[in-house]
Amino acid sequence: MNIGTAARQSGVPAKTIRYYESVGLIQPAERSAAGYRVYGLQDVETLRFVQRARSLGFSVEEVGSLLTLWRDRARSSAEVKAMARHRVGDIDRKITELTEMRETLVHLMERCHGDDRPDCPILQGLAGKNPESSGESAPSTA
Amino acid sequence: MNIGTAARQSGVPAKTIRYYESVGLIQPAERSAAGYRVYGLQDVETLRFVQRARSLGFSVEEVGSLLTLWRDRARSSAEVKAMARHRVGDIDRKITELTEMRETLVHLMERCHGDDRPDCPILQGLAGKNPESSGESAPSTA
DNA sequence: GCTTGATCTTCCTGTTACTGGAAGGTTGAA
DNA sequence: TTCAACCTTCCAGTAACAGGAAGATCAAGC
Repeated sequence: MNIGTAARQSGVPAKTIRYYESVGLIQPAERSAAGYRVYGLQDVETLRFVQRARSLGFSVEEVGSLLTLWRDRARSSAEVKAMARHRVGDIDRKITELTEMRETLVHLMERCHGDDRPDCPILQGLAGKNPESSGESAPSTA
Repeated sequence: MNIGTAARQSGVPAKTIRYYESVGLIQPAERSAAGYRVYGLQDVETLRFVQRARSLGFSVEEVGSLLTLWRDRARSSAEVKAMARHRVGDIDRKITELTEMRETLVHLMERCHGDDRPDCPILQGLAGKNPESSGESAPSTA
């Protein structure tokens, strides 16, 4: 099958497939007489694997390692589990960070009446002032 | 003060300050006779504002809007609140996505004994197989 | 007056993981 | 034959900087 079909069947855009090939994540595809890339069912499976791993947030480089492990019938599952654990750690850190951002924003928003009055505790908060105090002392426009 | 001092006082790296200037987020700084950028306390305040807004996940472009609103003494707080609300929506979507990733990974990890046996439900899951079934059917190394 | 080290300047490249588009060849069907 | 729908390569752009090279400047010490 051609790249378009492989793309549809794997869920990975053709452009992305070429990109993955160019950076060495997947093996270069066979070529037809006219130079078209030709894919088999096996390749589609690999692309799906890549797609799922990427959707779980593994970097392209990590997916490369996972692919190697996948193809290595003698590997230990410990390595894979360690990578997954690492990934979960990353995710947890990101969630924590986002949750903190969210809380700060919500806290500022609660104090902002959000009408056409110019007084705005959100901007005051960003300016580093205590939002309870008066005046936002914006810098001169210069 | 020079850029290094402004960087220390605002928490924004000198390199980043120059970058912000180059993309028009902040006004070009005054220059000394020798061509050095010169900053005042006001500039440091602005940089701190930018820094806080960035740390809450606002894009550089959004920070530009916030700066404009900050300097506009006649603006309505509704606009600012709308931006904050938008930001919270983004954050919520990201947290949801990350939480789903996390759950999938943890689910796969629970089934993986993580020792030196090659059997690995995580890889099976990425391959799209039901991890309960046997065999991971990795593609041929070709 | 000279050297030295810290700072500053601009400019260019690299990062991550693609996406869009241009220019041109191939294929299959009406 | 002709046309659309493919495919090819190559180049540029995205976000938000970070690293580093080459060279000017500044302040201090001798």
